[in-house]
Amino acid sequence: MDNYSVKKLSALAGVSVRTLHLYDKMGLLKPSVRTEAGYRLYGEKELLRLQQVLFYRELDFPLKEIQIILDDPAFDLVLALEEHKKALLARKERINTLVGTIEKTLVTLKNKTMLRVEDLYDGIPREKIEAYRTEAMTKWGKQTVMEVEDTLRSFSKEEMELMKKELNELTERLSTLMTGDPASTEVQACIARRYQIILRLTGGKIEMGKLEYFRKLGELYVADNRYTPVNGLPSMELALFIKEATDHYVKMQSQ
Amino acid sequence: MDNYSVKKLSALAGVSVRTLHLYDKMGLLKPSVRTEAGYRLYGEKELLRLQQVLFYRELDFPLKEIQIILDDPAFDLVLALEEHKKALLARKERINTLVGTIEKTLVTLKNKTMLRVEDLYDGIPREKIEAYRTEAMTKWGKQTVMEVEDTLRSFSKEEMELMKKELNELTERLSTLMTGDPASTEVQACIARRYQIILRLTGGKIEMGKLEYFRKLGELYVADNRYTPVNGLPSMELALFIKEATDHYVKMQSQ
DNA sequence: ATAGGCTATGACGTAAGGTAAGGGTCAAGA
DNA sequence: TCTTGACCCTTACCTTACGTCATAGCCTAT
Repeated sequence: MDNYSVKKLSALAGVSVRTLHLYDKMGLLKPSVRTEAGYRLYGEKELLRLQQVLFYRELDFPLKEIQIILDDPAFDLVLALEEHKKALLARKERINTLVGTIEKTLVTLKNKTMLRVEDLYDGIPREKIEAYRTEAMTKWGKQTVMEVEDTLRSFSKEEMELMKKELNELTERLSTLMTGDPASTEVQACIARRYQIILRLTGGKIEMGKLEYFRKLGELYVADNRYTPVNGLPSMELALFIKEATDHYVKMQSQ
Repeated sequence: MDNYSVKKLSALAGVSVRTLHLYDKMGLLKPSVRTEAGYRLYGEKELLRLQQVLFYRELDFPLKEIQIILDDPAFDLVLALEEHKKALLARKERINTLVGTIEKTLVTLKNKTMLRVEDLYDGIPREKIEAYRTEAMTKWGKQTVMEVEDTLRSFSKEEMELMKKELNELTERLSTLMTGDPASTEVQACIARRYQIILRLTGGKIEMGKLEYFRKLGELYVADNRYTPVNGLPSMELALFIKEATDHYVKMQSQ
């Protein structure tokens, strides 16, 4: 009458042998007999009990509670099921919130990167920019370039235009001054100012040999509804700045 | 610049000190410095990183994965979020199924007791039965009475009739014999037999002060669609038995 | 100097098993 | 009768994300 070995029972019920061992040890499902060699043998009654255990397990009841349900005469099954249902619904609600958060975050992320990568080509021949980008990525690594891009994006359109303009003026003045004394205070001031701007544009850490990790809190907190992105979306020629920064860095290194 | 001790940071971020210890050991969030005494000190940068960690933790990402997200430049955040969303939706689907199963089970359970409560009044004035039931519930507790009802339901109609008949005969014979010696072996035999039957009807444990819990397998498997309840549905006067059992118990107690 | 508050490390426990390690048992074929 | 392969046993460590001690060092105010 006790027909099932662990293997057979496990195959029958679709659980692992280890699970049966565990259930045995914790008293949730004991074999009806043990052979003298210590083998576990289960009968039909145990199969039925296992079915019940699995039923409740499927419902995500913890094993301890299943044991109570099956063994405690005073257990109110209906109440337990209703409680459990409530808990499940709460979990579902939580998941809904999480999914909503993820979706919002995804929208923000996609809008940002999509828009940028397209937008940044604005006014510059496409292949030239791609060349700059590729060059910069080879030199600094993909991640670094993307971080610089993020930094750049954090500036408003106006700020960006201002800096770009000043940078151009400085470059022009430098090329004029270069005909004179390259160590003059005016030249030094120009270089320093130019360096300052580039540092700011690239996140301020480019001289360390690696870009400081720039986590834009905004993108995280969007989902939070407490913060909204405040920065405008400067549509500018990213590649130029990357190139500038790279060149500058190389120059500083070689000095 | 490194202002936060473990306590302060934990208070600030709303996590336990233990959590910070753990994050440190696993490399998820290292303090910026250690004092010579080994105390951890965190700066603003670490606070920011902790915020990020908590953001992803809120989304139910495992810590290992968070570490990858934050440290690996080549990590595709969008992809990860989309994967995670899919996983969450799957979990939600599963919960929906579970809730459905629970609801079906609850309906079945309730239908059963409903049906019974109606059926059991068969042949007896309604208000009388309700009085018995109420009395028994006060004395034994609602749960207990319901368990007795379950036990009664587990007998077949024929069995039930047989026991009822014998019970009536015994009662009659007792009232006849009571005119003689109340300690005679025949009286004792009658009482014993009567007791035996009542015990069986009430689940065999009424003398323990609590009724043995009677699990009907069928009710669980309804939701499973593989099993259907096999027991007949004895339409009998439950209240009488409850009353009998209660009286008997009280008598035994007072002796 | 001592009390009380903060800190450190280490270890154990949780749920539900997975994954060996190391070693018996059993039935069938050679 | 021996061996092989399939099956079985127990013990024990691993997993997640911490909570909860235990023991001990550090720091500061009175």
